Amino acid sequence: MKRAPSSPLDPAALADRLKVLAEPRRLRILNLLMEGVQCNCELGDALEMAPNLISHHLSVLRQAGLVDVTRDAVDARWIYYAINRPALDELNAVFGAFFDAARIQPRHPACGPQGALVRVTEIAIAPK
Amino acid sequence: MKRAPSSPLDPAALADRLKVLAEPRRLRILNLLMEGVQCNCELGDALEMAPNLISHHLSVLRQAGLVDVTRDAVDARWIYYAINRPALDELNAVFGAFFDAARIQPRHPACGPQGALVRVTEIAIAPK
DNA sequence: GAAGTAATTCAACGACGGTTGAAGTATATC
DNA sequence: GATATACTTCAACCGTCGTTGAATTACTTC
Repeated sequence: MKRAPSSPLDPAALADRLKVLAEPRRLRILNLLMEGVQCNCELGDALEMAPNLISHHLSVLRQAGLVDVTRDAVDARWIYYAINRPALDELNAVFGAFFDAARIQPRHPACGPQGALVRVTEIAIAPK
Repeated sequence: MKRAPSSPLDPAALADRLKVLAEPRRLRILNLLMEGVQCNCELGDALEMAPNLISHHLSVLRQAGLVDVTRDAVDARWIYYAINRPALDELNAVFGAFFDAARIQPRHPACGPQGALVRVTEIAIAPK
């Protein structure tokens, strides 16, 4: 049942993470949470969304580990949401590692006329 | 026809950008392009995808400005693809700006029992 | 325990988008 | 000009996922 240890550059794993973020309403929720807003009702007011919709998107964000949930100590009917900062840090790290411009290698086409030229050149330069 | 100038923190605009990236095969293509692979045929071999599928995903990446296209000077049937480095840099900048952990504000619930407490506290501290 | 409130879960709908095979375009070669 | 090659475009299918309204859970108050 163990999955292969996914490298930080694993496209499938990164795509799954980005799917969670590629949604306008979820980004708006994250945006408000980062600004300190917390309860479902206030999110609903600010975003003009039905509470069940907010619940749905919050559960997606929660399953992705990006949002933490806390019940009110006085009245447990109220639930507060907050950004999971370590998850956010890791997200930035993974994203930055994948799309790091320093990873871009110079062109070396392996097929087509230029590929043939390159191969000839490489052989000429490094005949060994 | 001009769209409102979208701030770098505009959720809708960012979601559109992320939708392009939230796709495993497109990430694999980007990955290979960053490693210097260029022609459609080699992408097809490496990813075991039909050429028309690669074409499709490349067009999405091209429309997003992430990939540049060049025809071979000798034999124009061959087309080479390359990462658009400035676009990649801007992508990192926008992503980093939105998900910047420094943007996280301390909690200040505006409703619920804690919200009431906070409001009372704020009034007590700053009665003006 | 009954009623009320905050939030979640469920089931069904509908649209967006990735996939597929076939047709089409552009360019080169014979 | 006919054939071949590299790639793109088209049309159709189908699964996924966001949305919606209703039902349900969890908790508090009367």
